[in-house]
Amino acid sequence: MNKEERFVTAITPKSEDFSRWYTEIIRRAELADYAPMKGMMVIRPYGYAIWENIQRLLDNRIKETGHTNAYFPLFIPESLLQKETEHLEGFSPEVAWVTHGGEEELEERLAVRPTSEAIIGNMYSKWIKSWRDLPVLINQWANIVRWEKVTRPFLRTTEFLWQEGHTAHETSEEAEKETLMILDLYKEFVETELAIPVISGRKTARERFAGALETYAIEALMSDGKALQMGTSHNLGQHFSKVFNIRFEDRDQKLQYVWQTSWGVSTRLVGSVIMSHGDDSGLKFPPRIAPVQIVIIPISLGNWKQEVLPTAQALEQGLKKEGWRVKLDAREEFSPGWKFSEYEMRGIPLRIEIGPRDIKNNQAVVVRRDTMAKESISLDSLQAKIPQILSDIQDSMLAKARKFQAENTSEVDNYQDFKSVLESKRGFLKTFWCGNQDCEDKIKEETMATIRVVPLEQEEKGKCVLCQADAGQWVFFARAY
RNA sequence: CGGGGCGUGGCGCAGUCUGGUCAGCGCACAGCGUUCGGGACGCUGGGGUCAUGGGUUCGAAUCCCAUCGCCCCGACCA
Repeated sequence: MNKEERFVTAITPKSEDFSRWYTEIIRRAELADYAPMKGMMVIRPYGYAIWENIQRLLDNRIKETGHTNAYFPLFIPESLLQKETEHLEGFSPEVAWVTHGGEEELEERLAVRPTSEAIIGNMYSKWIKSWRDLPVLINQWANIVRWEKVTRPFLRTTEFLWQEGHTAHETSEEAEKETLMILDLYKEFVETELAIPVISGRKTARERFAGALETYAIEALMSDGKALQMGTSHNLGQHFSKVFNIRFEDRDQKLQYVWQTSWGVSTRLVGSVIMSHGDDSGLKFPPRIAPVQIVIIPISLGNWKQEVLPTAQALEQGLKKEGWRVKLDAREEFSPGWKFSEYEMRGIPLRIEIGPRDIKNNQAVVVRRDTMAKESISLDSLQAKIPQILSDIQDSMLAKARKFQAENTSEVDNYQDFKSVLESKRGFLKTFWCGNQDCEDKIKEETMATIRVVPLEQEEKGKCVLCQADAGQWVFFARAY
């Protein structure tokens, strides 16, 4: 963006210092603020509104596919967590423990949930007795605590919000089908609502969820060329049902262990929206999740309170009636120019300016945040045109992000090219991998790149990018957050 | 947990090397007035025990020791 075009000067340009831009914009736009405890943040109203929109839109999808919401306890007794050793080992470095109730030391320590498989498994063993009880399809919206060493607002905080689905099924096939159905649901959700294209596939053994049979994930490319895991869906097999003794009598009157899945997305998604779409001027929200979709700014010139304001207010009411999230900013203490910059920084998709000149011409000036394009539209047809404009913004944001992903996905067939791409533009590296963890480990050690996913569609085989062994499968590597 | 950087009104910083009108600037905030089609301006005003705790000194934001916290880059993770 040219200097002349850049009206927002309150933040470090994204193109200059990505990390700094990210943390500055979060605070300037009042999405979140640092709490007085290490690694913890306060999600402020403007940031929480995005999470609420994500919740609402995803919750609808979760319910449409037959799931219901419930709520399980925040604390998990140590003995429960210990039942699945692989699971415990996966999480133990980051579990926060409650050791005292008031002044008294507890008989048994309580973990603040780092995830809820254990407590839910415990309950499912009580609830599930017969094949007629299955499937159990429960989701919960909850907070989670993981004592991470390095934190960043939204991307990795000590406490975060998420949804976690936990299902139990009669057969292995049914559990696998659920796992993949959710993976697709996540992909569709993120692309449709957040306008962020993702790649999806299976995780390798080293990246797998502790205690899972298979982990599937969706991954997106952020505009600094690093990958971000956006959501995971785990096929837990019978690991947890055997440990927590979740058995049912099947249709042939035999006792069987249930087949389980779990899956989740978190407030990290808010971070992904900031990073994927933002630019030097600040945030850029896709209309479908924007806390405010349209801001109306009356131009305070001359006798504007009589001549301009009533029209602006009527427009606000009309748009609200249509269900749009609209804000009219008629404050006198800020100039129109200040407001333009402010709402650009805050990422509001559409701005409508109305001044005396517009009233004279029976029009309004409409400015898109995504392209900054200005257009004068007749007041008579404005309201009717809004749905098309906003849907166009949503579409073109996704298209732009897709183009970026395509331009930053490199197909390589040898380790030299692999390394040189990582040194220059990063992004996704599509290549073949032999399936041997030694190769995966060595590549990570030398390049910091990990296998983000193994795509589910595998039409051809090729030589491993590192050891050149035959019959490798397609994988996507990237440096990740 | 390693390597680096930094803690001075709400935010961004200067001052620290060389101890002594250094408690200062910009933005933000409050009041009044003029402004307002791309972050307006003038005047007036409020706000900081210089991260914390020790020490050195006649005297410490400044020097020494310790502690805490934050940021960035790595190792680990949603």
